[in-house]
Amino acid sequence: MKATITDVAKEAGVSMKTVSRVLNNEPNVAEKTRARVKAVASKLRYSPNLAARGLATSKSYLVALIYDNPSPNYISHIQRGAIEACREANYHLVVEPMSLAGTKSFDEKVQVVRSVLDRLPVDGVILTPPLSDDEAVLSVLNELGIKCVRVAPKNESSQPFVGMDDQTAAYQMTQYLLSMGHKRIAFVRGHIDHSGASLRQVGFTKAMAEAGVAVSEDLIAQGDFSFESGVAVARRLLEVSEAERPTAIFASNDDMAAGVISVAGQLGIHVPNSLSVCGFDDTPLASIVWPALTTVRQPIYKMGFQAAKELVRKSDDEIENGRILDFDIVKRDSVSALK
Amino acid sequence: MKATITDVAKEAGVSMKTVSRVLNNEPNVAEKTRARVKAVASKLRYSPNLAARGLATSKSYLVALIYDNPSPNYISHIQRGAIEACREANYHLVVEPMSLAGTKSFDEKVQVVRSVLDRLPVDGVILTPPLSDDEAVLSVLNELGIKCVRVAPKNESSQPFVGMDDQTAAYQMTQYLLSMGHKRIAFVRGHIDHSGASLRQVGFTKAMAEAGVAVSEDLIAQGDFSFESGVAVARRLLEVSEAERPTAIFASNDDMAAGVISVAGQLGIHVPNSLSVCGFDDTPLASIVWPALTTVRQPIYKMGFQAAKELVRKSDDEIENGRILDFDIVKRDSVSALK
DNA sequence: TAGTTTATTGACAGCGCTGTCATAACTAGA
DNA sequence: TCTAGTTATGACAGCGCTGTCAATAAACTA
Repeated sequence: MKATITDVAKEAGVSMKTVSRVLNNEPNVAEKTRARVKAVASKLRYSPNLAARGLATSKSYLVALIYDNPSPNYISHIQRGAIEACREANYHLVVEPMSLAGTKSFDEKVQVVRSVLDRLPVDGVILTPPLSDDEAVLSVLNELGIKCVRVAPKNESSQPFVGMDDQTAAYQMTQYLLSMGHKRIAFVRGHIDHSGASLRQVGFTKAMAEAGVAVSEDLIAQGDFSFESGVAVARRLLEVSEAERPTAIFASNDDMAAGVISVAGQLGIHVPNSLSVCGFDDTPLASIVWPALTTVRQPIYKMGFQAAKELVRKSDDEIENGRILDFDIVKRDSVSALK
Repeated sequence: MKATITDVAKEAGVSMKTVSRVLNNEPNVAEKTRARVKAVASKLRYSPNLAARGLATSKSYLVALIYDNPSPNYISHIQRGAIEACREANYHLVVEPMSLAGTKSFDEKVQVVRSVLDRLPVDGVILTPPLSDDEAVLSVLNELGIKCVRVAPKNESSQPFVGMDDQTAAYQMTQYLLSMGHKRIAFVRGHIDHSGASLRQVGFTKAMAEAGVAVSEDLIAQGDFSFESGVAVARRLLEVSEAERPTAIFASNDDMAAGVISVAGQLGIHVPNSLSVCGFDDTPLASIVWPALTTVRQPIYKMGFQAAKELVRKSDDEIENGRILDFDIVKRDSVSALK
């Protein structure tokens, strides 16, 4: 039915090995032969059998994306990026979420990773936060000798990763807020476990300090990245006299920012006229809320792409240990100059 | 390094074949032997090499999820469901989005499917809408002899599928609206290509007809499932005198419903006091907008699960050609009784 | 008890490919 | 022209597993 390498070899009048060489772009094949083999291969619509090749080379041409991240949007972008990179190298992506049914405990995570990787001999693994910093998982991977690239890890040492500069992004966003005349700026922290969450605060604090603006303790609020936590925090922040109220709120992700906007609406506080709000991530939500959210666009797709690219690279040269990608400050309608 | 079947065989004092039999739950192995082999296997942490097994059986233990659907939320649920089913059968899921870079033309789709499947001998394919109804893709799959289950197709004939009863869901939702005293109910249609979009309208129309409530032409609006189209449609529907205005709007998905709510807010029309709104899908958005959206919860996860289950099933018995899963009417805050 | 049937096991080939190494065909230098 | 040095090609084994089929052991018959 499907053409094998033998068919191609016969048809082209060469040995299987020569066909193999051509297919894998190996050197030491006469140009003439190479051309002929290629022609025959495409004529026969030949494509190699991955299983056979895998068995022979003990590679699988598979990359796994292992995640434990509840945000479909995030994962979906990482995924698309990773797949794009895989395709370029004729690899494929298999996805392996953990915690299909509720949060896995420490051991269960390791368990799942083990059982997946025991069975499926992938050539590389992409880890998204918060798994990127999971020492247990990392060490299993290491033990199994599987290459791994981490996405946006907190800890940037010791293993290849791709990420963005959360600190600088928050720094720049804060500067922007300051440039619009805001001084009473509240900051909503994200979930402590999440990579970047604290870096964002560092960036915020740094910009404020450099501008010589004191940050009062009660303008720093703790959220957990959920919409609900944004709502809760906003209640506390906004249900005070107008004089005490912040003129701007920098939420460290879009969901919380949306929560803030929602509360402002309910309290009759006009955004952006009486309150500027900005978020972080540029999720689809950011353009759907009203007013549209000023936020930081993370290079999520690109992170996925680079992570996979790193894994499917043939040569082992130019191993980059870490790669920081660019972000964008997306200015929309939720921030205005202080009057 | 990694244990092979030979290691297990030696250690257990049996032949490779017997080990193989045990591992695959084949009959005709003495219970004693079976137990011993199992013990040894787990002691050695043995797990079969998929490539080798695949080569021998010409199966890949891989299922592909091919999609062309822009909604991360939808895909992510399908995906999780599918993976869950795959795991139970020791299969894995590879994801293959089309149109990585913009919309693919007719031929390009076929092209991508071909090139992916030529290379990767998956055992089955899951197609999500709108691919579920793509005749070209379907016929390629057929030609390649690859099993395929379609998710929520428009055309329920001729191929296995999983789906839900969009018509009845819309019917019930409309009945609910009617039961709350609404009569001037507007309906916002979805994108014509989408499966279910027209069925939802049929359900709506049927319920209205049965209740003996006339549906005026200008209360049927055409959207395309996007938030923006919801906004546009809502403008037209709501910027009229209060007497003409609908008292309820049934948008055929949540994004459009959110658009409607957003416009209502801007026009100072209180939801749900002056206007009831309901959606369809129960996306995360539905619980984030204010007021939270009354909507239909699609069994997306389950559809993914069933689709994959169908594909990884061992026995070829009980082939179900189609499977309709249950939905839920989720009553939240955006609908209230007409005063 | 011998003769059958049936349950249990193993030997061996081969899935489609690539790595190794030997061979053949060149090329260039003396 | 001949030899050494390259380059191009092929023979063959084997990756780890399962299918086939033959061999053996066990469990029945009569």
